[in-house]
Amino acid sequence: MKIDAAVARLAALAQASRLSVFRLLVEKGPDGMPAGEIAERLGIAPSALSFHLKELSNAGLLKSRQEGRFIYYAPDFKAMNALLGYLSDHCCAGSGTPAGKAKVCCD
Amino acid sequence: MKIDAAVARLAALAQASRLSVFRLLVEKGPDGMPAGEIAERLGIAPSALSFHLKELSNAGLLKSRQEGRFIYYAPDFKAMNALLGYLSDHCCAGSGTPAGKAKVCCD
DNA sequence: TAGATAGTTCAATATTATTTGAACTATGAA
DNA sequence: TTCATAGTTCAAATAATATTGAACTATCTA
Repeated sequence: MKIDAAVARLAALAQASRLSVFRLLVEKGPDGMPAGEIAERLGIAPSALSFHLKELSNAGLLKSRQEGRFIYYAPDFKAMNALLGYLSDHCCAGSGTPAGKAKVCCD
Repeated sequence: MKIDAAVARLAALAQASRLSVFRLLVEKGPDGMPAGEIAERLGIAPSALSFHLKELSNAGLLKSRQEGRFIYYAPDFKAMNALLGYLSDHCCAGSGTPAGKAKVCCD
C-alpha cells in the first residue's frame, strides 16, 4: 500500500460518525446493512450518511450492493487488513517485532 | 481505548506530512530525532512542523524530551499499539479471527 | 399509472485544518 | 552580556470538511 492510500483510509476512519458506521458494519458482518438502517441506528441524517458512506467507499473501505431499493453496505475486510498491515510495518517497527513479521488481524 | 481517542489518533496520522513524520520517527527508533532534523529531512517549514508535532503529541502518539536546545521526538509505541489493537478488535472482527485474539504488531 | 419508500445529490453554510511569515522564548557559546 | 541556534507561538489567509434541507432518481406496490 502506498502512503497516499494509507492517508486516505486513515482520514476516512478519522471521524466519529464514520468510525461508528464502520464499526457497526464490521459487527454486522459481510452481508452488510442498508443505508437506512445505519442512519436509524446511529441517528445520522440521510444526506449526511450518504456523504460519509461515499467517503468510506472512496477510500476503499466499503463495498455496496443494491437489492431492490435498498443499498447494502459492508466492510471491505481486505482493505482494512491492508491498512493494518501498513501501519504495523511502517508505524510500529523498532520496538520488538520486525517489520512484516507481526501478525495482524483477520487473515 | 475509547472511540474518541481512536478518532484523535487516526486524525493525527491521517495527514501526509504527519504520517511521514511518524514513519520517520518509527524508523529512527526510541531515541528519537530533534525537530530540526525532521524538518530538514522531510522539507517541512519549522512552524508547520511544530504544528504537526503538537497534533501528534496531543493525540498521544509522540513523546519528547529536551536535550540542550534540541527537542527530541520519538514515537510512543504503546499508544500506537493500543490504536492497532482497537482497530483490530472493533474494525476487523467478523472475518475469521475473533476480536481480541488477533496478534497485532509489537508486543 | 400514481403514490410511497430508499437513497443520493446539490448548494449554502458552518466548522476545522493547514500554511505562511514574523515575533517570541530558551539554551548554549564567545 | 551579546550573538547565534533550536523551536515554538501567534495571527492572517487559505483550503478542506461536515451539516442542513430541498430537490432529485430509482424502485416497489397498489
